[in-house]
Amino acid sequence: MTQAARSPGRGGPETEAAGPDVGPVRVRVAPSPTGPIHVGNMHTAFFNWLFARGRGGAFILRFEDTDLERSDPKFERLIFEEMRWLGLDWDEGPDIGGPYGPYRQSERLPLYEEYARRLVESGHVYPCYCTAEELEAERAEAQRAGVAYKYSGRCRRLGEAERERFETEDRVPALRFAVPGGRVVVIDDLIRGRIEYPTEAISDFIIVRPSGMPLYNFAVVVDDITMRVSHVIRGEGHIPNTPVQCLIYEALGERQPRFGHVGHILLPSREKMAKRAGNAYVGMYREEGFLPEALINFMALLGWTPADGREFLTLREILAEFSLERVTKAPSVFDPEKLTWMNANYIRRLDREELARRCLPFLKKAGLVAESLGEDPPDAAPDPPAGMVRSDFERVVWIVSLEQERIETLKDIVAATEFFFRRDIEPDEAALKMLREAGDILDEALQTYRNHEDWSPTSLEAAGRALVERLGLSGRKVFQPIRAAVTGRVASPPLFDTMAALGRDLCLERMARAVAFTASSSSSRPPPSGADGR
RNA sequence: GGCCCAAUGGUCUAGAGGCCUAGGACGCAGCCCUCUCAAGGCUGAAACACGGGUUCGAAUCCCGUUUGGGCCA
Repeated sequence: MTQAARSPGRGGPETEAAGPDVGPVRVRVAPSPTGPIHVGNMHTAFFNWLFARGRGGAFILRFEDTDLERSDPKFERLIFEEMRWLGLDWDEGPDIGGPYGPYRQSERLPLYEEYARRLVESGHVYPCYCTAEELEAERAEAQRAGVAYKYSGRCRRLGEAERERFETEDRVPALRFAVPGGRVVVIDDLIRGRIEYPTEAISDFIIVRPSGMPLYNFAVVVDDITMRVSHVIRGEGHIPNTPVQCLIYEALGERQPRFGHVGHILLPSREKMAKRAGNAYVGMYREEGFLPEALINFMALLGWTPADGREFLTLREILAEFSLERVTKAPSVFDPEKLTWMNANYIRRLDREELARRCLPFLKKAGLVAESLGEDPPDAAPDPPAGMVRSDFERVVWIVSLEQERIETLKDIVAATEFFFRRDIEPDEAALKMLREAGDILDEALQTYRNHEDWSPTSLEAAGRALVERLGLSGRKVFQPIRAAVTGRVASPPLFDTMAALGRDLCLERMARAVAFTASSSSSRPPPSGADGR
């Protein structure tokens, strides 16, 4: 319980009294299941999770699904999936329930009614019969006068007679909160320190629509009260909502949680990560072959750094060192390039079998290996897809490990290793050019390896070096054409490792084809052009 | 338009008055290594938004401006 030992009151010696009597730590995250979850929302979910787990508190997942049009159970499932993928678990939620459920706003309507009634009874709220047109007129008036719009408060001063008249006219009122004048609402933000809002600047706001639908600021407060939320950690976009919410807590006579506002995560374009904006969906990164541990590590570093400045941290380490005190206030731009770099690092740290296991789904999806590979008898070599070479798990491990330091995402493995799996390859432009210019060398190489039996990398290299010696050429001059013949490209893992993994048959077959190709194309060889002379 | 939040290289950041001729990382450029591509190593370009204060001393504190962003309308 050393909590709040260090007050964030950067503005001055604000005694903020003993401050927080907020009970056991309970935090929540409340996404709307109206679309796939993006990195920005996941980031605040993550910080909440860290805060809860670091203090032995509870982490609650709740859905704000009052937008019936756009909410969809399939997005709920997606949110569960995405969070689990990253290793974030929750103690209470729509799927597992909990003592303060239900955990969907759409199922909590009676609660909002109850709390609204309390507010009506205590006189903190009044019925407002103004029509949209009337309000619009007020607004236009304010516009004309060049002053900030604030509700006139007309219905606040309604006499009994007038009220009755509206009722008999069948006007259905909204519920409006009577904001007290002449006060200053003080927020002692865990991250930003003291923030003040004079109530003069706050218009009487609606808490329940004529339709009976509670408005956001009211519903969250009711949810947070009834779920015993102790700390509200959310994006800075909610700062202006906070004073309004504070007034509701006050009116209800309920204890307020402590607030902490984290800076936004911005897209590289510096825009806010709005729903369905940009391409920063968590699911997208999963599909593109990013490792959850890399994404988590990267997200942790947006707006936070450990005291020692380390960049690579496991979830456990982040958890051990996380504190809101080290969270930055400024918004931060999500840089996919740095994420990619970090991902590549994590890939390199994987042991080769684990790497293979993680690559398998991508290889299967690309049709390079059998769907059943690695399952049932894990050492089986099932029939390969059409046009592919037979592989067992061991071979995949071997191949994948050759590309380990050359790929940045798991998905990259497909393009990187294709030539190992396909029976026939089509050399790319650069390889073709290489082949055309090295007919003689290829012929020599084919002779050499045709008589070679030991297909181990060292033995292959010995033979290759001997060939270089004999031809009196540089290694590069000899090895590049062989590479082009055998892989169909001019860049690959070390040649002899590649040849070994490919196997004798494939190598000889491809070299022979290359020799045939150079023989046939030597006559129709295009003149060396300056354009591609690079 | 009103209110609010923020401000260190292109990006993530360290920095809580002297340790700063501002440190690290991504990205970028060059060099080394090398059969190619990577990885790795080394080197380099690149920042305290501006103006006023406070102080013996300010990236650090205060005020204003500017610029981003948010909420409301």
